[in-house]
Amino acid sequence: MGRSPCCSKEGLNKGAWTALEDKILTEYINTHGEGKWRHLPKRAGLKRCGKSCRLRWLNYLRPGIKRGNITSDEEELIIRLHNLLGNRWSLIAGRLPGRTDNEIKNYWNTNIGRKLQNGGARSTLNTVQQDGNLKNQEWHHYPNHPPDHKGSCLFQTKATRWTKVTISKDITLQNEIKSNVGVNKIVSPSSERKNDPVLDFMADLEMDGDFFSELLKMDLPESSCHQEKKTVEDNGNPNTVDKGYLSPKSSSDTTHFPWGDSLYDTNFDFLPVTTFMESGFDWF
DNA sequence: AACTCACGCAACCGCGTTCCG
DNA sequence: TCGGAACGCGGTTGCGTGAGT
Repeated sequence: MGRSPCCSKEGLNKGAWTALEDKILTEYINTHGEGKWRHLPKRAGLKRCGKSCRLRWLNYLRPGIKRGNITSDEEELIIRLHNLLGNRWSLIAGRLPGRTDNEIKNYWNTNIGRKLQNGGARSTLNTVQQDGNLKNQEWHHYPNHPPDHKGSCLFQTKATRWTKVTISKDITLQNEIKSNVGVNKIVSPSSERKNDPVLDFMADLEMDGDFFSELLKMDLPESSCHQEKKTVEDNGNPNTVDKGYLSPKSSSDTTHFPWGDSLYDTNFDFLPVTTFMESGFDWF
């Protein structure tokens, strides 16, 4: 059975919003709150699709929206988050207060993406790395990087969600992952966090359960997947973990990750994220 | 002044996911 | 457990505008 359209398209306004429509929408949401987008246009007296109303509110009318140019700091953050998350614009936007996913997506497509294609981002990233320790990683996960670069890999532009994560047997053994290991352990503020710089680092990044869960669902370089993923059809096998909860910290001294060790260098000291931002350290 | 082209951004569209009865 | 409704996300489109000729 096909899905019915979200709203009748007959007699609905399309295109740019007028000031009057903005006013009506803003006043309605201020009075009744967000949600129920499907019914909002009719109740508010707007000749708009509910989705259109939602988009207009989230991307333009919502309080706290930061208009204007993306700063260089924000651009660097976007690059790093994109390196980590791929085209997960809503997640990236969530780390940039006042910025919307649409804005960041547009900015990426018109500015950063083009820079990267033309090699223009090199200067930005080099600037960042002047004081950093993680050399030779600037083009990791980016397309069109120098062909002789170590760590070359394809970059998947089409974002797909992972609802199931298959962990390699080797990794499972090394990390002693049990099926019931969850993120609560990771973000626990208790004594387990003490003296664990990894957990402090993640906490500073606000890597809560949702973030880490999203991280596990993120796009991984295809090469890494092929390299590490072992298909296990056996449902009872602990190598298959629904929703992908696993500890980032090995009980041993060496930690390996499906996406490669380069993204997670255990040899450098973890510092608060503010320190990274201030020093320009390349923390991915 | 008129035209063309490129660019940036707001909005649209389709589809996957989540919610709920 | 299932199916439909609602929501949310990411890719794409199209319009307005400014620069170049």
